[in-house]
Amino acid sequence: VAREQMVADILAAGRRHLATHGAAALSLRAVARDLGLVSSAVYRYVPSRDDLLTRLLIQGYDELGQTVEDVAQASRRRTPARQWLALAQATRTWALGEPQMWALLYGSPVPGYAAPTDTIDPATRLPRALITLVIAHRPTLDDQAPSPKLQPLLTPIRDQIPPGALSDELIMRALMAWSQVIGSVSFELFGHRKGAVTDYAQYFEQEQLRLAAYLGLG
Amino acid sequence: VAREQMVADILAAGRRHLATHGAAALSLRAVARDLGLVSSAVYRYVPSRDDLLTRLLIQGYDELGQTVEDVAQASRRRTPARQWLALAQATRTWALGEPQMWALLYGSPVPGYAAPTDTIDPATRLPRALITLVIAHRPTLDDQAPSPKLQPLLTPIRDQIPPGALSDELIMRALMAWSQVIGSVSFELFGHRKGAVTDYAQYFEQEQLRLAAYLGLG
DNA sequence: TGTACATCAGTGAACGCGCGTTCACTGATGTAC
DNA sequence: TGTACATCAGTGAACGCGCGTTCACTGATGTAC
Repeated sequence: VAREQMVADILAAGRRHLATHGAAALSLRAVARDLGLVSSAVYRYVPSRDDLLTRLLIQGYDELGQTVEDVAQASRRRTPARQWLALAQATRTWALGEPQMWALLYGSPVPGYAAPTDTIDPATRLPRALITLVIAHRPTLDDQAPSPKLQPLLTPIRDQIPPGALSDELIMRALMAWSQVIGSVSFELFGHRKGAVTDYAQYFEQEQLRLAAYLGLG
Repeated sequence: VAREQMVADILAAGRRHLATHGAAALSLRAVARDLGLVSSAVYRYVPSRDDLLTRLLIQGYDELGQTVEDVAQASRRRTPARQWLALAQATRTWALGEPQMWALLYGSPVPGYAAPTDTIDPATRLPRALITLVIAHRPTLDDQAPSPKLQPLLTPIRDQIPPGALSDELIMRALMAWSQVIGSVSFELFGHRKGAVTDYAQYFEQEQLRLAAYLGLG
């Protein structure tokens, strides 16, 4: 109905505002202004500013997740290393296109806002896609001495993948790779790679190829 | 003189406010209130809010840099891998003690604020300490085919270290390790490691030991 | 088909709060003769 | 030693702006008989 359209319009306006002015500047009043409404009218459709933020957060995680899943599907005939690179590059490209949304998802927490549990599920789509790729190729590492310290450490994540699908060493490396992808994109986006390399995209490619090798996706 | 003491007090109050309420909530009025001053009085000592932010930013980078440099000095008799671990852990520990400052340094940029060039120099102390460690041990990697793509890519950073001190492959890996350290700390601090591992400190240790090995500091 | 009523989108004013920055000023301190 | 003056820390009011949220309301639309 028209009601749903209106909610969608509010989300879109919020999204626009987020993209141009950042999460901290996202306000219900601004959204209302964008839509030509009086500020109180928005409360017919959205219970609070925090709720709007949550919806946008979920939207962001879902979009990024969907993007990466699509790329995983599209690149499935390539070599494992190229597949990894494709996923990583899809992440980076999405982030460059939506820097403020990226900052909302992976940057500093918004002060006074705690993300509710509804956001957890969409947030797992990206790491799930990454680990699925690793599982699909079941790389065999020269696991010299499997560190006994890993065993208890990785219990939570091990419970989320098929039993025996990956060695502890590989799970560990996959976790490292996951946070490396996110960390590297943030590092570039937040301006910390300035003056270090000549070409961000090429650096990222080199980095991710090495990461793929480290994961045994050679 | 008393003037300098006052400036120091203002910085300290700003620091306190940053630590408890975050960078976005840092305001000159709040600082003035903390010091029992009227808001306009602060302008005797600090030209603007952005200037205060810049000073805090520099203070943060310097503190973190100093901490890591001190640890580098103190751990210089250990094995290379243990030295790396010490630096990484010092970074993480500092971040856990100053989460809001960390967020200011390495999280999302503050909206409407662009860090001036004065912050660049203090910001390089941490990466400088890391790369100094790598140089000190001049690891030899089994550099199979030195990628010709790296050569032009790494020019800016290569110009900042002694000529010939490190192979391109090692410079590349050092860059990766640098952003991995920052990224991993942020990842944990911003809540993305929830539900993945049982013990953050142990995970970090395992991760950094692998990173040291990857740098040939094994 | 026509009337009575309920629903509900949107209004406008208000509450109480925050911010950065400017400006004319008071009044104490310290310096120069 | 005592007076005249300059310096400058701190005041208080103001400008103009933003925000989230509540509440009594208008008025159009749609439904039920």
